[in-house]
Amino acid sequence: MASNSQFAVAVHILSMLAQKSDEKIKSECIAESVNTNAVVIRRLLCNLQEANLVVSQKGATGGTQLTKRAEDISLNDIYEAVSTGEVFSLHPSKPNQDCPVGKNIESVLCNLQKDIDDVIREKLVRYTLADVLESVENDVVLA
Amino acid sequence: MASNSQFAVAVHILSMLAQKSDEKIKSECIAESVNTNAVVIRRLLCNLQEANLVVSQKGATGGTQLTKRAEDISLNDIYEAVSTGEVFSLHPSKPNQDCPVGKNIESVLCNLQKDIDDVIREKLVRYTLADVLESVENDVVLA
DNA sequence: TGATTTGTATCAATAGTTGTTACAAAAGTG
DNA sequence: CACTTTTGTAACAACTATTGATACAAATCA
Repeated sequence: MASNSQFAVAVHILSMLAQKSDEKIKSECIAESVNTNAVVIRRLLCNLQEANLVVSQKGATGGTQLTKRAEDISLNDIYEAVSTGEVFSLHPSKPNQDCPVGKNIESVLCNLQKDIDDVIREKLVRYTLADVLESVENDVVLA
Repeated sequence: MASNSQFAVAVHILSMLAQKSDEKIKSECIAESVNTNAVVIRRLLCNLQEANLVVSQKGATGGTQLTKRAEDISLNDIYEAVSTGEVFSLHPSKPNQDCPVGKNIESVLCNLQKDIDDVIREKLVRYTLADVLESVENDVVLA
């Protein structure tokens, strides 16, 4: 299914912050690692800040840091901070309510959306940012 | 996350075929229920045909039918027939390989994509088209 | 005061989705 | 053999979302 890369980039950003958790990192520096424009990074950092995962500071010595330990940030926290919709969409037009299938299919599909979202979250809750960083540093599979 | 409605529409289509499994249904009739153009339906029917879930017949008495019983079609079969990507994407540009995080984050995220796809499939395998039709006919939650 | 960095608005480029028209190919009917 | 109907498919327009880029105000520190 079509999707955006915001979750992936957010994990990348936070992994960098976790790696140097005692420093403030600049958006420009993260942008170089992700290979994109610094504004793209700052936009995501705003979302992560709203979710209370990071704090940013303006000014000459500014930058961004985690608000908590990497062990205490789950991938579900990150998913919630940046996710913008469900895995699949319903059709833009309302189905024909005079058709027995059209009349009820929406609610059935809507519940299925929630079911799927739940299993994704259950999976993501099991991993922390610390797990990701460990996998990245040792170049091994997340487990 | 951004996504398309093809899976949802495919489930709608197949529910209609399952409901009248002894008849050939025309794309125009399905389009009226979904509330869209018949070509949109036919495009999806082509995918479903490639996946061997339905057969279509041209001509004056043409239309489309299921190839198997609704009990023998899982939602994962439908998902496979129409899905076009992962739940989240990686960033379009390759990360900076000189950065310790950038160098390995892709493979970690790629494995995570597969993990998530797996849990979705595990969920979808548990439901059949017959389950969906039953939920639709009784207007109850899929269980 | 000046330099630096975040936060945010705005716009362009691109890509994907959906809807629409058009028409060839297939299949049945008189 | 025409004629009608329906699928299959191409082509294109409209719309939306994503990403990248420029610009600049606000904040912060030296």
